[in-house]
Amino acid sequence: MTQLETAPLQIRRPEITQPVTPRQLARRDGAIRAALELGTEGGYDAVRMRDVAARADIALGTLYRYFGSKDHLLAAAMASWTGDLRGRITKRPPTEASPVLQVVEVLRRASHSLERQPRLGEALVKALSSHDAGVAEANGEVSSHIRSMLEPFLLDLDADVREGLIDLIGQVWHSSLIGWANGRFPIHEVGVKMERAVRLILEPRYT
Amino acid sequence: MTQLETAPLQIRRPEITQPVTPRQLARRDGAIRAALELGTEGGYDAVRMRDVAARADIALGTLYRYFGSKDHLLAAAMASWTGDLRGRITKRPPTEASPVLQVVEVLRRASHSLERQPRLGEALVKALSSHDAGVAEANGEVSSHIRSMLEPFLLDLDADVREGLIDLIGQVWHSSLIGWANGRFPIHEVGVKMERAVRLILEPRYT
DNA sequence: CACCAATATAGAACACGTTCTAGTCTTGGA
DNA sequence: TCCAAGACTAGAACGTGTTCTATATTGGTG
Repeated sequence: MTQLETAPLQIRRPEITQPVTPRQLARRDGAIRAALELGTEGGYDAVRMRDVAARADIALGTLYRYFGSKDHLLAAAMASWTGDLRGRITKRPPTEASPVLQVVEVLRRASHSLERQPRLGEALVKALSSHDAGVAEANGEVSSHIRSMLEPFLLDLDADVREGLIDLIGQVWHSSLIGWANGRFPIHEVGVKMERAVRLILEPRYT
Repeated sequence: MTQLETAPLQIRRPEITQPVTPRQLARRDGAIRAALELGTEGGYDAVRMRDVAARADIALGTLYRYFGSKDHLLAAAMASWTGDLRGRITKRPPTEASPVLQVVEVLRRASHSLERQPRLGEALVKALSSHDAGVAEANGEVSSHIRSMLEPFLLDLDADVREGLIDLIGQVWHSSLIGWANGRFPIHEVGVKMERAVRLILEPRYT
């Protein structure tokens, strides 16, 4: 049995529509806003798709037209969150002296931000570890935000090494967040773990 | 409103029963075996609790008596898997010369093992990142297995540093597996990523 | 304007994890 | 040997993510 003649060569993504008109943008944004509100109030479980749709005043089907899954919706929210964070870091950069401490400060501020809205943080992080095309895309965005937050402080390292180290730090951060979101340890420990990890990773390079 | 007088001081875990009699052990093992079979065949989604119960010839309620959730069941299977792996590593230790390469070899063999049963690996890894008391317990087991696989090769490092480094490597491994399980990159890249990470982490300590 | 294709809506329907119910079977101790 | 406590069973029931259906609305094009 060979390929059907009519099968298109491109990957099928039949569903997700890209918002174009102002009303479409408003619908999409409304959905994200509703998800953020519900997540802030009650975490992952409280973000019920039916409720998101109701609060955003759109139909459930419409919600699924813009976001292929609940996790896609939350991941989109997460990407927007890291975008904001990056903006804040750029606008008011770390004040510490050494690269190691600057990186630590960035990560501390990130953790601190999550700490202020723990229910939301839990919801967003949970969504990030999910098998879903939309989530993968958002994950890429998040990685790129992390990269651009840390890169400026490690410019004196060889480019390849820097790339690898930042990747590494991103992975450790990801794993720590998952540990926290799944109740393995308190948010406070994320900061501690990250500082310890960054020191282990970076200090040998700066002696 | 204060604590109820009748509230016991201990944490309540009303459900999970510990298997004692041989028949109970057989039921529990049968459930794990069924989960492994279904997972091997069709991955996470194919492990349906109804099907596990049917294949293990127990009632759905009984399944839930031993495992609080689907993820708990799969995490228990994962712990047993890392236990086996540890046994194999102990029995036939790495042949490489330097600590760095020995650690890399251990991780390569782990990835390789997952690679031979990708559907199962996906199921197990997915379960590990789940918010569930039973899963947390299994996670601890997995961490301890990793620790005891790597520790012997890093004995000449300061104990605290060694502890931190192993923790770090475990986190990176976890994050890489999640990336793979969620389709972010192919299994082959897990090995590559881990080798790169281990070199970045350990080589500065061995120069 | 008139029309068509895409999009939106309300709501039913479905799948699967999880919980509940009512009755039966095991087990360990008096 | 018998009984009470608790484990087991079959199956119904429930909640929520996701999909489907039938109808209405929208927005660009002749």
